[in-house]
Amino acid sequence: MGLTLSESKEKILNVALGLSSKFGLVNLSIGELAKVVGMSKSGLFGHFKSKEALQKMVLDFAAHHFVNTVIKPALKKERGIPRLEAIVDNWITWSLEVHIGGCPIVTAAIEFDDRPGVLRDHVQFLKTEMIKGFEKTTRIAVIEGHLDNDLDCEQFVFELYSFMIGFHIYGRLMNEEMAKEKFKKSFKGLISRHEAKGWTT
Amino acid sequence: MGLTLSESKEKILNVALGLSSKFGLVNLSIGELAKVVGMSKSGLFGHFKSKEALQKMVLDFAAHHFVNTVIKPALKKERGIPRLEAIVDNWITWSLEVHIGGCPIVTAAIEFDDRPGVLRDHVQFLKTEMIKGFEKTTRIAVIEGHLDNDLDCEQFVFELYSFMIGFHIYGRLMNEEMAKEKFKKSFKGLISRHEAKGWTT
DNA sequence: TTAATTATAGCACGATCGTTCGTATTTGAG
DNA sequence: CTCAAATACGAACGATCGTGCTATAATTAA
Repeated sequence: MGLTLSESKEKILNVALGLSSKFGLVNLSIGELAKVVGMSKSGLFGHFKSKEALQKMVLDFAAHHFVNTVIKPALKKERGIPRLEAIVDNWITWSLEVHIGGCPIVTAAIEFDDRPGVLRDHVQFLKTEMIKGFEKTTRIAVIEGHLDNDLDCEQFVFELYSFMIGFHIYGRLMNEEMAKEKFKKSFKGLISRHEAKGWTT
Repeated sequence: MGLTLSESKEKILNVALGLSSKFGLVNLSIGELAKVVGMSKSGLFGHFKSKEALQKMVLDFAAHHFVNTVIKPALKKERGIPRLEAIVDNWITWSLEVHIGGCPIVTAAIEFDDRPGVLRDHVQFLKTEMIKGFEKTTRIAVIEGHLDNDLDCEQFVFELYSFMIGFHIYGRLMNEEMAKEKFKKSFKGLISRHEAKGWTT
């Protein structure tokens, strides 16, 4: 949890997340945001002391939403490959349906590549946390005996994460169902390539 | 060679490509660009009839540069896997050294994901051309007997392209050498997984 | 109930945005 | 040489940007 917001702030951040998923966090305009939310520019601005603070809160809001929608439900699944698969499924769904602009953290990651500052640091922190989470889930799958004992978990996650972003990019390029199929095929291959002998889904 | 530019225009586009690689094509500001180039805002503007036209030319300039730096030199290599490897090598080098902001087309692709208009269409066109090029090179590797005869070339390129973008993202997250190692390991795995029996590099 | 804090609004600021206009300067073709 | 086209400039446009200041409601605390 760790995130309690006033009603207004929540509404604002919801809209802001949608806008910045589509048009980028850098180009998130307070005036435009206020117009969409339906309140005055200065009234909205009062909730955050600066634009940077707003952007930072949008990032945290996105991360919070990500954890709640993608990670938490998956934790109810059994440890190991089932949980990993649940995370991937939820991530795809989240990317496709919840935020039409695709994973906002991926977008922000590329936006802030070369913009030193608080926001880049924060994006990198969130991204690192995300990857560390994936690595942990992968290690659990190894411990459970689902994946090969000598698996290079970091490398595994690199490939998994790459396929996810590949899906993200391909989805805009072509039919999204085709991109989804491509991703699923690659993901399946990745799993089966490292599946421990004697364990099958 | 399909792209003849006046001296000024070339200088402008060079700077514009650098700036937009770092800060995004959307946020490319004509005033700022003029300041860096060292000419007046209106003088620079006169070369392009609109900002959109400028952005479009920057994209074409990037694509042109990509072909010249990444693709063309690789075409001198032997058909098949060597050529594929050369493309990948050049792409990495290009991403790392030439444009510090990473492949500008990847950046633009994510920027314009959900911004309908001429520019998104153009980015998608360039991206599609790029992927079709990779697929062609891959098919040649099959024909040459380097890769499995029943290889799903589209899937192969999806994974290759994903690893490239993964490298792009990981590179900002951690030591770039580590990201490069991760990419190379994945790429090597991808190749060896589909290498035709009886052929080795 | 009163006092204090918070939420929102209106207005204005300096800065920058993309763009236009009018005007010099340079260049190239006849 | 002449004249038109191309190139570059400064100034200014309306719009929007992020951000303050001030005032008025609404909510909460004492």
